[in-house]
Amino acid sequence: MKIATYNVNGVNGRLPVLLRWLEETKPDIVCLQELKSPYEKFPFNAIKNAGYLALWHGQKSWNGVAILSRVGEIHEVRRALPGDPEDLHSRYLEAEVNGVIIGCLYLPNGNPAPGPKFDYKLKWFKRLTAHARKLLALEVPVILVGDFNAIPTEMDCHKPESWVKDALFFPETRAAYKNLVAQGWTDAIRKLYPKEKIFTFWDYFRNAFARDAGIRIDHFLLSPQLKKRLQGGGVDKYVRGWEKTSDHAPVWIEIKEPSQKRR
DNA sequence: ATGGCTCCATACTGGAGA
Repeated sequence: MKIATYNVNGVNGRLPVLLRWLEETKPDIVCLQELKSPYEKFPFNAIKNAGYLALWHGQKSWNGVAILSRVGEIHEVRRALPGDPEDLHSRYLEAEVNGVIIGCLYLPNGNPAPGPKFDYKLKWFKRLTAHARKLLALEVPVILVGDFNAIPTEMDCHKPESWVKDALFFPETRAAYKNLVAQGWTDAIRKLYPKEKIFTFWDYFRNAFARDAGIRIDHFLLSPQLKKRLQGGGVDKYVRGWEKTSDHAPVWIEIKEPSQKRR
């Protein structure tokens, strides 16, 4: 089963790119972030015609997350991260699909840092970490996936010194990510490529993609039940080179079907 | 150090992104 994540940076403005990528790569489950669309303007019909069921959590202008599936029903678990009823940003959507709990997330950017936006980011990270601990305690297959807006280590950016004043690379952000993973999650892409520079985002500015001046901020965290089922993964980097493309590229992993029980 | 680009809203400009 192929599971992908893609920060589309506007699901309607990106629709031709999204549909072409779905058609060419046929992922089984897709997590989308930054829909930038209210609930009623999500392009449900186009996605349905491409062969996918969809569950989405929209918001006018900003944020927004969705889960698509062509391998059966999407059973919604929750559409907000617990811990702050005042937080109305559409940044989290959790559902069970084909025996796996998928937590699709769009973690706050946090710039400029320090400041209130960075405080919000750290609070959100804390809430995610608390919820993640509860998910692990279920002892079932879980994936936390999406745009974490966190550069885990120096290996995950083209030029670390140009990110030191950025909320994505602040010591607190790196510590929060490390702390979350240390609960028992597996960073799937880093596990598959322990020593390579892998990027998932390239700035629209400064000719960043042509220079391969990227960062790795879109992640898959696997619960222990899925660690052994991880078979492969990668970044569909070429999509970042298409016309009218997102500043992120799609990222995907391949998960083996669970071993059959004998009777 | 700054700005560069692209999205959205309902605008002829500004906020946000990373």
